[in-house]
Amino acid sequence: MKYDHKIIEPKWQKIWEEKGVFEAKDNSEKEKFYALVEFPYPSGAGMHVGHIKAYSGLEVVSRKRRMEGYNVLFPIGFDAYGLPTENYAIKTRIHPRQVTDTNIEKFTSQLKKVGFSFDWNRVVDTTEEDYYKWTQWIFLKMFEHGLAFRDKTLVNYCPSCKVVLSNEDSQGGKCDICHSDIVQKSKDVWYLRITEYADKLLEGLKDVDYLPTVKLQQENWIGKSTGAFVNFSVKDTDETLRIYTTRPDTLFGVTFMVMAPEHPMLDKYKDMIANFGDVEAYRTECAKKTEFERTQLVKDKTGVKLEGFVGINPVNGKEIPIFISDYVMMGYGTGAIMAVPAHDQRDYDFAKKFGIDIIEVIKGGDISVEAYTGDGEMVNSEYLNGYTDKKSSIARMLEELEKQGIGEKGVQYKMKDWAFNRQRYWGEPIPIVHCEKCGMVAVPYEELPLKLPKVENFEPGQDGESPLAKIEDFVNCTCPKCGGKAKRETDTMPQWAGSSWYFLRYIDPHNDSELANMEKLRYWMPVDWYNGGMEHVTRHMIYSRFWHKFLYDIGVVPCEEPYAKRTAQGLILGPDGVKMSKSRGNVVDPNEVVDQYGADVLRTYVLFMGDYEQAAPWSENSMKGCKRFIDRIWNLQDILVDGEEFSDDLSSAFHKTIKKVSEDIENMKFNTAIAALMTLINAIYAKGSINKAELKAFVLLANPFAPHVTEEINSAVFDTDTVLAQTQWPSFDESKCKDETIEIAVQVNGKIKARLNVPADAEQDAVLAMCHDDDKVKSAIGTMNIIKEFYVKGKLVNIVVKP
RNA sequence: GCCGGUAUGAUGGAAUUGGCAGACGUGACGGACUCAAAAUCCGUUGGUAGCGAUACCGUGUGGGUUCGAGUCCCACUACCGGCACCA
Repeated sequence: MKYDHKIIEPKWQKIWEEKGVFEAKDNSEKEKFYALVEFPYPSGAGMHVGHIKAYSGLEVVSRKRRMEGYNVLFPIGFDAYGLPTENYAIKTRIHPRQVTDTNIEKFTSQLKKVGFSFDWNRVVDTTEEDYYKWTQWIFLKMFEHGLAFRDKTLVNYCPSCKVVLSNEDSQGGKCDICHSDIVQKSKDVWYLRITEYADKLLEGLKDVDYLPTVKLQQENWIGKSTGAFVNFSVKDTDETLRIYTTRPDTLFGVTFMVMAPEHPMLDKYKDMIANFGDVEAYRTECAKKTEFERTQLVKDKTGVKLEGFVGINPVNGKEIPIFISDYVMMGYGTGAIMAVPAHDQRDYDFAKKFGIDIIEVIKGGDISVEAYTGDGEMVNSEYLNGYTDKKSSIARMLEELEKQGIGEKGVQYKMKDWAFNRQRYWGEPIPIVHCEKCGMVAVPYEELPLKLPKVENFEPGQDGESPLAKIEDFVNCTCPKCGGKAKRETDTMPQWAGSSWYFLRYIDPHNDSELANMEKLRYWMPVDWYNGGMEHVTRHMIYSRFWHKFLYDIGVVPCEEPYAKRTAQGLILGPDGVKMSKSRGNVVDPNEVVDQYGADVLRTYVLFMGDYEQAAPWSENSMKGCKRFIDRIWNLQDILVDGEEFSDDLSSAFHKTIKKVSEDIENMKFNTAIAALMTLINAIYAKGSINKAELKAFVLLANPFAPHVTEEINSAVFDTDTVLAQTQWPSFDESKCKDETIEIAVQVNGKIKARLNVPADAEQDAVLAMCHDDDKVKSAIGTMNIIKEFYVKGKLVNIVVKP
């Protein structure tokens, strides 16, 4: 009988659902295992084979864990707020709520067709009122603790989307969504003070099991640097101009200083600055430059020298000219720097252009050509002269700075506060009221959720105002504090908000009195294994770690770090070897694959196509190999014989395969696990028969990869009501994995001359004796003298000879 | 520019971490079954030379360490990803 996936796959999906096989139990004596995959954004295009690969990894692990006796939580949900849905709504006039519901329905049916073992009772949708109620609740807690604040600053503004974007969403000066050029605009925006958690976020990385590259990317993103703050005085004032530097050892080489054009001190002393008109002209020029232009002009330094505003080097009392230039930014350090052209290339370029002195304080380079940033002997530096390494001269200088009270050790982070608002409709309303008398007032907790009002027109206002600003019923309200007239905040939260805590809601998805019950959190948290894409390793992961650490600090969650382990899958490329995209037309639809080949084939193929963590191109031909594999599993029934134990000639192969598959799944080496199953099935067909004990072991091993076909064989052959998913994972006996005799290679001077069968535990002398007896080895050695002999047990012999 | 990653047959990829390179899959070639095709099954398949046993070459390039290197070290090249005037 031929295997018909169209009948058998839906049949088992239904049985699993009816039996509740994959439901996680909250009150269980069993050990828990929480496997988390990044929940999808339900786009109109439907799912992508990339989603299937992303979920299949932990799907296999979860199925194995259940068979190993764990209480497994493997949930799924939808990160449904966001621009694509909103833009689609604007275009089609269909309400985003309806668009979202339709898309979620589509995704759900697709996921179910693949037979994923998600717990469907715990689905969360970030756009549902009883979910975003708690997103707003967390925001208010942050507001209460001073971590959510408003500030007027230059923002990245996309004139096309009419939205303010975070730095993260506007990299390279391009809008993340529509890829048009970003301009700088002054605006009142919401921030979350993530910088206050910078050190905790960095420290926390020490205790978690993340892929090394994931840790590294997060470290780079946080960007901690250590150095010193130094106070330069300004001539003829009581003012100190504070700078940050990582190279306090070069203080004697300072020949000028640079302030960011927006530095507030400039306005304070505008009467002192003789050429303030030039300053203002330069500022205007800078504001016009987009970030893209700035990065293009890295080498071409511009600036204005301040006339009458002069610094004094605190270590030697020298007068130092001060410039403004846009290569110094207000957002990092103090917005002002000391410039040491001899030992910093940017300062060097600037000094060359403006004809400023260059004083060498570290020997070793040629400062007539370029800045020298390496180590060397200190010169022209008074008490530092003669020091030869950076570390000790920095230590010596810090000591001096602190003694004289002119500076101190300091730490800086590249990470900036998180711009936390969008002028868009389809997002969580920010639950704040602006009162003329009381200022910003939090919406009382009992009024949450602050519901997103129904509107007809989702388009943002012309000057980047939220569409909510046009709804008078929503905007006009009374102040919760004084009862007077007030206006609601009309911006909404960015898409990152909902995904920053969703893993907590899965634990207690229907709780309406708290975001999740503490007892349940204690049992389930932390997430044991989180898998997702490399693209979410910095933004999403850092944001959610930040929220979680905050929730820990206010006593809402029981552990400091949300994710104990993090891995990442590689992309599936199109058949042409390029990233799949709608515009290239190389997207593969999982539905079509399931219809034509079946879910088991799709699941097996996405894991077999290559190293799970590496990108690999889609190949329909290669998938045929997996189709054959599934059919060969089905056809094992045709060669079934009786037998309650592994037969002698397959026993070691079975034990070895159980070991290999068990270990490979843990290491995400799914491709070699499947290859081992293929090798085993080839051996079975070569033998011509399989007994019942062997078949049972085989279907169990293959079940996490190909659950439908294996369940069907199990119920047909063993006539049982127990589904494989509730059966014990097979175990292996280490001693039975070994063969009695093994073939070893015999090399002479590193070249293979013969192969010998020797007992697995043979000692060196016995093996060497066999080698010397072998005709091929003898003739290879000939009359030459044996210098040395190596024996690697179970592997090879190498005989080194010389004429 | 800085920080990561990757490079292996026609092809996707294996290789117990220094020990038989090319597992497993695809494709190709040959064969069986078939009136025929598809499907299925069996065999061959890194290159060059040779009827052959065999010999030589072979893991991006060039050096090195070692009895032995895809794996370690040094210097490059190409592609992919992240960050980018971060003081």
